[in-house]
Amino acid sequence: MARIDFHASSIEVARNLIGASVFIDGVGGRIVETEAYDESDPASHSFSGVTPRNAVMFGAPGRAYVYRSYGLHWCLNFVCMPAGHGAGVLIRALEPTRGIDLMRERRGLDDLRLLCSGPGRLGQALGVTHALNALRLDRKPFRLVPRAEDDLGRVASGTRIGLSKAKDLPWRFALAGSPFLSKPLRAG
DNA sequence: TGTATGATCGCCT
DNA sequence: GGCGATCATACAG
Repeated sequence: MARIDFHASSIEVARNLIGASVFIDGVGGRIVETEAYDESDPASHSFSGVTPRNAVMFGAPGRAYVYRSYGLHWCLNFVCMPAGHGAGVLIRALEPTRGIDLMRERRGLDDLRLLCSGPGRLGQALGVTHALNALRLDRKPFRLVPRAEDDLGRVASGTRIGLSKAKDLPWRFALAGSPFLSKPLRAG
């Protein structure tokens, strides 16, 4: 995979992103956990149509969708599919590789495993804010690096986290055995 | 190791 | 008015 193609279903993109790396202003690491969402999915922000918050999900693929979770955390998503389908991938956890000192400072703790192991934590560590919403992922401040092919066999799937609807869809993807996951993978 | 709770805001009923 | 694509902290056992 020479580069990441966002003109695909959120499920394909979510799987392809495991093992890839994402950096914001040079700070970030290897993606070890993602979740797929789309317009047909009752758990998705896009399920009930366009609102000011989710409008970016219905626009061009390959852009960032940033939303505020529970009024306090910034969460990072990548928009995918042909434009207008309301599909996206939530980036849930990273293995930190670059800018670790800055991540520790932003998070106020040292433990490498807790820096980016969850969507809210990751957002804080990478300095994600609403200012990044709708920005292209192939331009500054973003940098994406596709995974090496030999990581393919380590991608596992399971059920998503923190949902009350569509709980049983196996749309969570993770690097099997990684110590940087937000929670252990549950079969699905 | 597990369960409860507060923080705090956009969107829905 | 209530409920989240969450997290840190405070407890109980």
